[in-house]
Amino acid sequence: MATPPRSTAFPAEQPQPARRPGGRSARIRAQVLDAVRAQLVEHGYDELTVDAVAARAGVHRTTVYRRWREVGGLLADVLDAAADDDWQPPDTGSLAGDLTAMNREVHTALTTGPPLTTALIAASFRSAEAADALGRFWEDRYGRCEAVVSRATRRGEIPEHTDARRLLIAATAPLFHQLLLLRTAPDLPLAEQTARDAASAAAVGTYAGPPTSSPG
Amino acid sequence: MATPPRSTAFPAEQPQPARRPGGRSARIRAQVLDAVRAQLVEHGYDELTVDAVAARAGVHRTTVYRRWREVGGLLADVLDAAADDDWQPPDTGSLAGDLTAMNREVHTALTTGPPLTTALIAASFRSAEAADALGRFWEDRYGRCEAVVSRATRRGEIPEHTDARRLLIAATAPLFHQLLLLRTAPDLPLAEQTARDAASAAAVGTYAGPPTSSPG
DNA sequence: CCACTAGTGCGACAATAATTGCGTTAATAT
DNA sequence: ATATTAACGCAATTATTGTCGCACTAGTGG
Repeated sequence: MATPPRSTAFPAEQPQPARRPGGRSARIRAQVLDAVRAQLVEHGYDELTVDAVAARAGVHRTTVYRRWREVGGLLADVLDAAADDDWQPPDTGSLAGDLTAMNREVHTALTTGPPLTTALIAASFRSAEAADALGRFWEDRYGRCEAVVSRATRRGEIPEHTDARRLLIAATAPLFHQLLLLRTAPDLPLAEQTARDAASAAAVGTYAGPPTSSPG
Repeated sequence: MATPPRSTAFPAEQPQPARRPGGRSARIRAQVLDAVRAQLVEHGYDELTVDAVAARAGVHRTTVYRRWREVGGLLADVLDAAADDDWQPPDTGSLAGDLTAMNREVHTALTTGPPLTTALIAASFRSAEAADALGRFWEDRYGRCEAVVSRATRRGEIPEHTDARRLLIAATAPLFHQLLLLRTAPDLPLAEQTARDAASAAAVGTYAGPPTSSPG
């Protein structure tokens, strides 16, 4: 499982027809993905059609259809490309500070500027390919964020065997929930509050230890 | 603000041309909404096209386009129709029990049977009308669930001025997050765990009192 | 019962989205 | 260099989606 294939844009190779990822293919892929991002930024998800992307990339429609099949495939590829950046979770010196900073980032990403994240999520509901890519993306991000929890453990802010993933999700999920599902007005203080709630709950051992058995 | 108009299917009336919600219109609306639900159950959101719904309802395409405009409008109407049921939150005798039961319901709705809820959420990303309807729906549901918190307060399980909405969201959001955004495998124990985590956090006063000021 | 008209059915039409066949370009191997 | 062929560009074609005008049906009020 070392270095999985970067992109799912190329369908599973059965007869293995000797790929050719040399100059042109890679160049066109970059052009198209750039066009997707630009189109998303300027016109939103609704106007993210194959035609518009192709025109913007200076590439023929047919090429896009053949390589990515549909809009969902395009976004999936964008997501996979975004997975190999150098993002690192904040390191403020305290658990509450780190989680708060994280939620501020999320809040910004979801409310200001181009709705890129929102568009990717929207696409994930319509394209299995995009959904898988989004799953991989989250997995990657939450994986990196576990460093926040281990640092807090080292500092003695929270119990030894705190479940990192459980804590991280408790801290961030309410924010996503409010902004994406409940569609309440963006509220930065609330985002910070959520983070602090999770931090203080973790401090008293809420997310520590193995799952206890169900009561009823 | 007593008894808002049941449906948003009819656009805001300016010249007020004397509505006629008598026999036929109501009958057709019922046929179409039934068709939407049935189509959703059998073929999912992808195949929920205006054409398919119209054909299934035994109604002409034009009629659907004229009354609901787009698929989002159809789903918005379905949502509004669902808002006036008699659903009540569970009452098991304990906060943890109630929240756990709630999450079990959510888990069932999101993983088994027709992806109706998922489809509605998917639609909310593409149609402002559906998004608004979904917002109203959640507001209604979380409003009803506040009874769970007030009962727990009366029983002395949690502090007096616990923020009901904050607690409820902390209990349910992680489940939605995992199933809809992270796309992890359905996991009922995890759903129950989440509820217990929120309950125990609330018991030690995590969600009590006014929001504390931000640290950094 | 009759007059009025909101709402529906129908078919033709326009716009957009997606597919296909074929010639051309350019990445690879020799 | 040269041969091979993956990947692309292009134009024509088909499928899908949404709109419009007109005739007709059936609630509604008198």
